[in-house]
Amino acid sequence: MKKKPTPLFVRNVIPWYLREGRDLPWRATRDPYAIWLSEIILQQTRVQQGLGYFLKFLETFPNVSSLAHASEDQVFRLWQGLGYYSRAKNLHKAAKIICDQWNGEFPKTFDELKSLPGVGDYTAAAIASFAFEFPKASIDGNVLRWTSRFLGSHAPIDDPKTKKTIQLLLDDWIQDASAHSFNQASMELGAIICTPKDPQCHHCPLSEECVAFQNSLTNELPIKAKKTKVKHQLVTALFIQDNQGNWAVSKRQDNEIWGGLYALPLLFTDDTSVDIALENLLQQFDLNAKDIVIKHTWTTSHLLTHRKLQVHIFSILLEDMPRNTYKFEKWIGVEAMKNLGFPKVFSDFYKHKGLL
DNA sequence: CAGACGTGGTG
DNA sequence: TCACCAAGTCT
Repeated sequence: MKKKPTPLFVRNVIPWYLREGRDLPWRATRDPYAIWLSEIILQQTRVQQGLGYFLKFLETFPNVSSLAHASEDQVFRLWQGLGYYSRAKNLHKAAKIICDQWNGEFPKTFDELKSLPGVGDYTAAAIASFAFEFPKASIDGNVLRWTSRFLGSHAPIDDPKTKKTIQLLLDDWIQDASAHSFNQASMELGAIICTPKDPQCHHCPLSEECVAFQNSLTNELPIKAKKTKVKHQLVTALFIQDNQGNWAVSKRQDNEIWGGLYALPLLFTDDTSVDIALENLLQQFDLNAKDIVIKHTWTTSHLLTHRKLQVHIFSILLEDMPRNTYKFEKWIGVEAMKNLGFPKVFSDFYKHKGLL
């Protein structure tokens, strides 16, 4: 009977991580709530950007119960500026589920964790391993990158089949280690050494067996099949104030961009002119272009991952008309605004107007 | 399952 | 300026 050799990753990378890994607040705890919170915040988000939000959330909501009892608006407000707002929605939803259906106690297995909204393969493995030493490899962008290079694999990392292959391999390797250390080390390697550009191969604890390094392929790998292309869109919005300075806003729906946040009444268009868009927008609210006064137009451009938005905001004065004539969802002023979440493009606008 | 979903940093 | 990317999930 031959004994299976310990993988190089376990022999070299985990000691490297324990020696040189960054001190991050969620690494010092085994509290599943804090770990879950950090993992949701860090989805598609850099540590630098997420860190402040993590501390803010933990201070405001120190445990799952306090989060579950908060209002949704409060959660969105705290999430404001972080992006991917469905995460905030699901965070709040999951907190309620944990309180109501799990008696406030976190589920401990991969499958149970994955049943929570906002918790997919990666996050379920992360929470299970970090909080409970459950032996499941967490596969994120970092892990796909270093494994692709280490194995010299040309399989596209944005293909779900590739992810499954890596999952099987690392689920095997993780058996020989602390699941917590294994997964932290795995992601840290991708974040610090095996970076997308200019990887630090001469400091890499895997270089002796890395196919990409041995064959000078680190610039070619990993391969991505999908190409990103930017779509140009026009955003036309109304800043409608009444004679007391309050303005109309509405809550964005879950299935659209900025879902859960508040925004000015607006219209997305692809190929229309600003004039036509404005006309259509006014019509939506039974406003006649002849009856209104446009005081000012604010224009900016806003870059998203797959979209470039040209934004036009028309400041409109309603003269002597009772505002409840109009079917806007909500009217707010400077004070009420402080408790609601707004997309970046509108907080930029509010700053410009001196309202923020 | 391809496409949608944000914001900020980098070369 | 701009493509690419960051501790992914949902539909």
